[in-house]
Amino acid sequence: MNELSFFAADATAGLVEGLNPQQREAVEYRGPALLIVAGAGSGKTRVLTHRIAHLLATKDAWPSQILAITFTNKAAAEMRERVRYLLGEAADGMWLKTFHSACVMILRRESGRLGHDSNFTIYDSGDSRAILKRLIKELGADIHKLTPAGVGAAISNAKNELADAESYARNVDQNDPVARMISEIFSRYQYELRKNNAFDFDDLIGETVHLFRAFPEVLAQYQQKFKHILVDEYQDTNHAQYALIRELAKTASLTVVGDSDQSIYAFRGADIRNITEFEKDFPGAKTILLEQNYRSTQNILSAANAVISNNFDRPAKNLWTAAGDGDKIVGYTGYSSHDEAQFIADEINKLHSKSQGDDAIAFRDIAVFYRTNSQTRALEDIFIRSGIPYRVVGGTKFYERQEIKDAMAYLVAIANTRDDLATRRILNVPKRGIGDASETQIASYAEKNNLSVRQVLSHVSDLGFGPKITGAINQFAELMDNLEAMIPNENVDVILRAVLDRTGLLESLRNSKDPQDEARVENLEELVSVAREFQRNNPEGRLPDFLNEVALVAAADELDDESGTVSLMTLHTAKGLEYEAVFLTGIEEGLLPHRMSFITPGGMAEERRLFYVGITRARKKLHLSLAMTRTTFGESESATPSRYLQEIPSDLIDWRESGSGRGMPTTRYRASIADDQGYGSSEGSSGGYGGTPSTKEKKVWSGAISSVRNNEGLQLEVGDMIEHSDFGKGKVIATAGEGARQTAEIHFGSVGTKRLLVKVAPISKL
DNA sequence: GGGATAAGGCTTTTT
DNA sequence: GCCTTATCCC
Repeated sequence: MNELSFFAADATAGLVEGLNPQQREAVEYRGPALLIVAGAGSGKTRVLTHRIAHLLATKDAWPSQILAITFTNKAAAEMRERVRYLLGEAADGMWLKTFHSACVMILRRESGRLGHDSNFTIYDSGDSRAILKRLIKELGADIHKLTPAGVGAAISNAKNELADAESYARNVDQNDPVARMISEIFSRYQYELRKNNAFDFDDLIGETVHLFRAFPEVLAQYQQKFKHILVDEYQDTNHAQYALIRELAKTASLTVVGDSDQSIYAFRGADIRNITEFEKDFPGAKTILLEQNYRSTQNILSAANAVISNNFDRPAKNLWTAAGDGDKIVGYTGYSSHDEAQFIADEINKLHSKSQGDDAIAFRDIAVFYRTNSQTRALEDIFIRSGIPYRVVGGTKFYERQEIKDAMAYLVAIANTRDDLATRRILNVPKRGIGDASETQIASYAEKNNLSVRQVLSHVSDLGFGPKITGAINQFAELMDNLEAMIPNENVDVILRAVLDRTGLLESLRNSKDPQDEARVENLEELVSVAREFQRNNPEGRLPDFLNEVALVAAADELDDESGTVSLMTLHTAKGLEYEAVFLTGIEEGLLPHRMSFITPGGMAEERRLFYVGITRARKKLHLSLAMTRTTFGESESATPSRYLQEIPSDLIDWRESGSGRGMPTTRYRASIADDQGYGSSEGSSGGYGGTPSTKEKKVWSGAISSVRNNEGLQLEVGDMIEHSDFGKGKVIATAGEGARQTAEIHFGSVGTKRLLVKVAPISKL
C-alpha cells in the first residue's frame, strides 16, 4: 500500500490507515502525557513514526518543536527516514536523537557555564578506567582491593542518581575507610575531567540536568522550544534521564513508549519504576496497550509468554498474534560449546540452502545471540570452518583497537588541547624517544605550574632535558601546532590523513615485522573512509563534530542491513531488533541466568526478561541451544540447562538429538530444578543430565576442539630432549618443583639456556 | 629506552 | 585462554 497517496488525498487519514484501533489511538491522542505500553513486536516504531508525522501534518507542532529520544543512533536515523517517507518531505529541524547526543548538543552550546570549552572531549569507559587506574595507584587505594572497574561502577551509579563528588562524600559512612577512599577518588576523578575539558558518558546526562537546575533561564529556553517530547524504550531510562525528561516536559506534551518486560539495563541504573509508575507520576496520563504482535508465530509467542509469566509483580499482559502456530521451536544440547556451534552452523546452512526454495532464509535475516561476549569464540571458530559469512556486532569494537585509539588520540589532542590524557597517550606513539621518565617529568611540571601537558611542551627549555629529548619534544610540539592549525579550514579526512602521514604512525606500522601490523594499517585506512563518509554526510562538519559522532556510536549502530552476513551479538544488543531466524545459545545455569545475577537483588527476574527479549526477536524460526560442558578459564566444567528452559511448555519444543543420542534435558533433571525459583540455590546441585558424558568422551572433545596449550601431566627429567615452538630443540639440564609448578632449565644450543614453567611453556617432549 | 618473556588476573550485560 | 603487568636483559 502506498501511504503517500493517502497523504496526498488527506493530510492525516493516510497516517492512520492500516493501524489497529489501539495503534490508531496512540497516533491521534492529544494530551499532556501518554504512555504507550508496547509489547514485543506490537509495531511501536510504526506508531511512533506515524505519531510524529501526524503531529506535523495536523500542524500541532513544527519540526523544531519536536524532541524524540531513541535508544540508538541507528533507530533515530531510521525513524527520521520513515517520517520523511510518510510526509514526503524532510522534517528538518526536528531533534531525533539519543539521550547522549541530545545532551551533547545542549552542552556544546552551554558548556561555558560549567567551566568547559565547547570543544570538550567525551571520555569512553576505557578513558575513565585509565584515569581511575592512575588515581588508585597514586592514592595507594589498591590496598583496599579497589579496582578501576569497581570504582568506576560506583561513580557511574552515583552519577546516574545525580550525585556529584561532594554529595556522594556527604552520604558516605565516614568510618568506612573504603567508602572514604572511593569518595576521594571520585572527587579527584572529577577534577581530572574538568582539567582535561572532558565529560564521561554519565556526565553528558547528569551535567545537563545540573545545568538546567543551576540556570533556569537556560532550561526555560529549551522548554519553550520543545512542545512535544517522545521517548522510546522508556523502561530503560535511569534516574538522571528521567530527571532530564521531567524538567523538559513540564511545559510540553510527553509521550513515552516502553515495555517493562523488556527492561534489561538495571545494571546501568535503569529504573523500571519510571515506566511502572508513570501514571502516578503524570496525573491524568493516558495509557494505551498494544498487545497484538505482528512479528512472531504463535509458538514463539507462547514460549515467550510462558517464560515471562514467571516474573511476579508485573502488570498482566498477553501478547497474541493472528499468524498461525508456525514451526516448533528447535532445541539442541551439545557436548561442548563447539558442538553447539557446529549444530548452529549446520542449521544455518540448511535454512539458507536453495533446497528450501522460496523459504530459504538469507544470511542477513539470521542472528545468533549470547549472554556474554566471550561466547563468540567457539561460534567464530566453527563459522569460519563452515564458511558461513558472519559479523560480530559490538564486542571488541573498532574504536577500541589500539591503532584506532592512537589515531583518534591525535585528533582529540589537537581538537581539545586541554586534554592531557589524549596528549600523553601519543607523546611517544610512534616511538620518538620520549619515554616514561620524560613523560612523568613533563606531567609533574604541568601539575606544578597549572599548565596543560600541551602547554608544557613549549617550555621545554625549563625542564632540563638533554639535547636529544629536547629536540624530540620540540619537533612533536611543532607537529601538533601544525595539525591543529588545519582544523578550521580542512576536511576531517584530510586532517586524519595528515596525522597518519606526518606523525609517522602509518610508516612505523608498515615497517614493522609484526604480521598483525598489516591489519592495523588496513584498519587505519578504514578509519580514513569513515572520516570521508562523515564529511560527505556533513559537508559543514568540522573535526569536533566528527569526534562527537564517533564517541557516541552504539553497537547496534554498526549494523548494516545490506550485508549478506549472519549477525552475532549479545542479548543486550539484540533489543529492538528482529530476525527471520534466531539462535539463542548457551541457555545454561550460570550463563543465562548469569552466575553474577545470583547475588544481585532482582537479578533472576532481569535475566528472565533478557531471555524474553531474545525469544521475541524471532519471526519464524527459534532455536534454543546449550552445551553440556563449557570452558571457562581454560577449565572445562559441566553445565546444567537453564531453569528458564523448563518454563517453556514442552510441546512447543522439538528437542533434537545431540551427538550422544541424548538431546533433551531429561525428566530426572527436570525434577531436580522443578521447584527452584530462588536465587542461586541450584548452584552446585548436581542434577546434570540423564548421565554426563564419560570422561573418555570429554577428553576426545576437548582434544578435538582446542589448541589449548596445557602440558598438564608432562614431567621432565634431566637429559630429556624437548622442542619449543619459538626456540626449537633443547635439552633439559635441571628441574625444580613438582606437578603444575615444575620448572625446567633447558639449553637451546645457540639460543641459550631458559628457565620455563613446564605446564604452560609451548614445548613438547621428543 | 625498549623489547621479550613469564607470571598473574580475570568475565556479565553498554551509552 | 587471553590480556595486562612485572621482570629481566640488551
